[in-house]
Amino acid sequence: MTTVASRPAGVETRRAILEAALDLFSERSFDGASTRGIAELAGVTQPLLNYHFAGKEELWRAAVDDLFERLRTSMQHRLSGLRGVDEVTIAKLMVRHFVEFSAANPQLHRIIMQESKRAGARLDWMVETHVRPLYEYAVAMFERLAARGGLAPVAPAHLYYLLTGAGATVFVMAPECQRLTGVDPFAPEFVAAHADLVVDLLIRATTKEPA
Amino acid sequence: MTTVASRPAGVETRRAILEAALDLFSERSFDGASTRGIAELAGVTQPLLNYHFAGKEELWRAAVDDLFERLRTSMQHRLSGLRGVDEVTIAKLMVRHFVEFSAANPQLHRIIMQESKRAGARLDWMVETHVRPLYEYAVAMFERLAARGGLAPVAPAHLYYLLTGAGATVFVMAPECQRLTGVDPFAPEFVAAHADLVVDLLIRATTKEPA
DNA sequence: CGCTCCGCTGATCAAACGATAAGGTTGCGT
DNA sequence: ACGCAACCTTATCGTTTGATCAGCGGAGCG
Repeated sequence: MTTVASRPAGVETRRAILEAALDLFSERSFDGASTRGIAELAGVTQPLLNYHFAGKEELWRAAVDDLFERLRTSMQHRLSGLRGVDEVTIAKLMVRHFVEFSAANPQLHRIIMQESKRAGARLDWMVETHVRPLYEYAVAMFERLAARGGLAPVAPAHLYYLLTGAGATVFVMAPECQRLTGVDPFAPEFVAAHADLVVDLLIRATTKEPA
Repeated sequence: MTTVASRPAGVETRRAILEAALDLFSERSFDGASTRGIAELAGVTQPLLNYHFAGKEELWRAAVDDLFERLRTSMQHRLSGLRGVDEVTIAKLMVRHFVEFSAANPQLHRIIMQESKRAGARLDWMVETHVRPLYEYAVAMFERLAARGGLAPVAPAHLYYLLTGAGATVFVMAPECQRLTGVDPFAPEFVAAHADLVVDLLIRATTKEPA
């Protein structure tokens, strides 16, 4: 009666649908991605989406949940390996890991940027459910860094959007970068170099400027 | 015979349509913005869009043309007032002006980011017509800065997306910033402070790092 | 064996989409 | 004053959208 172990079938098609939804939602936006397109990409029929999820909006939420969950566990797993390391090094490595995650999962910031352009129910839900915890973690990190070498009189909002903007934009706009510069931003060396730059940026921005 | 001066009527409704198209395209993306919505926002009927423009795609192009033209003239006008100023100061002031423009016209980077997520005809057109000149101007600026104090071994693609990402993301995501931090990124003090940060970022990124 | 859910499909709906066709009004040129 | 464009509207086209419904097959339990 209590469905302890659900039938093994269906759970993997559900994942396929989520995967397809993530890809299409992220690169075509909520309105631009059709449920038929998602179904086709997932290799199922369109009404099946309404069987597994209550509707397009809830499918979107499930996909976003999944994506942020990946980020959360990835960050947490990285952090768990850094017990005892000093705070500045932790901050550097976490920012670096964040940039690498943004390169490996460009859908994250594609969806965030898409929804953040417009006030509405989806943005409200996303901010309160997923973005705010991330933001507060970042703010705490900024404060620890500032308390270190001299106080940086920079509001956290500046640093947060400076950091995420600088770190994620190349990967969000990867097709343009490819076409414009001929460089593939997903190449491992590019990701590493970019992460270095962003880490430097953060450290310098939270350090007393040279006169 | 040669339509020297077109009838004064119609030209201002055309502008109203372009204005509405810019707002809706930028915050809802190409697919998410309906021609009916644009028409309603412009205060006209929907078939009028097809009278003034050949179709939705061409309306989008006209709106994007208009937006980039604003950027171009704004940057050029700023530059024209800086004859004789040294290169580093020019670079600083131009970057600052770019950030201020991005705050005053968030539609620009909203549309750029939207289209840059996905390869396609619209992205190709936009890159070749509008983005590449901007990119090449930025690259030339990077090279002048690097030739100045020590060589910065950073590929231009890194700097370009670092700069645009850091400078424009807050304004692109203004609704989220407002909701998340309570700060209005369009407030003049915020824009000024953000521009300062981005300018510092650029100068430091193109200067030899301290060991 | 037979019953019953779970997973899934084909058919179809109303609404919204971009686009076109046809007609009306205005005002300048002659 | 007449005509002819320019400008704009109403009506409507075919397509695509998200969503619903009825039903099929197969696995598991009785």
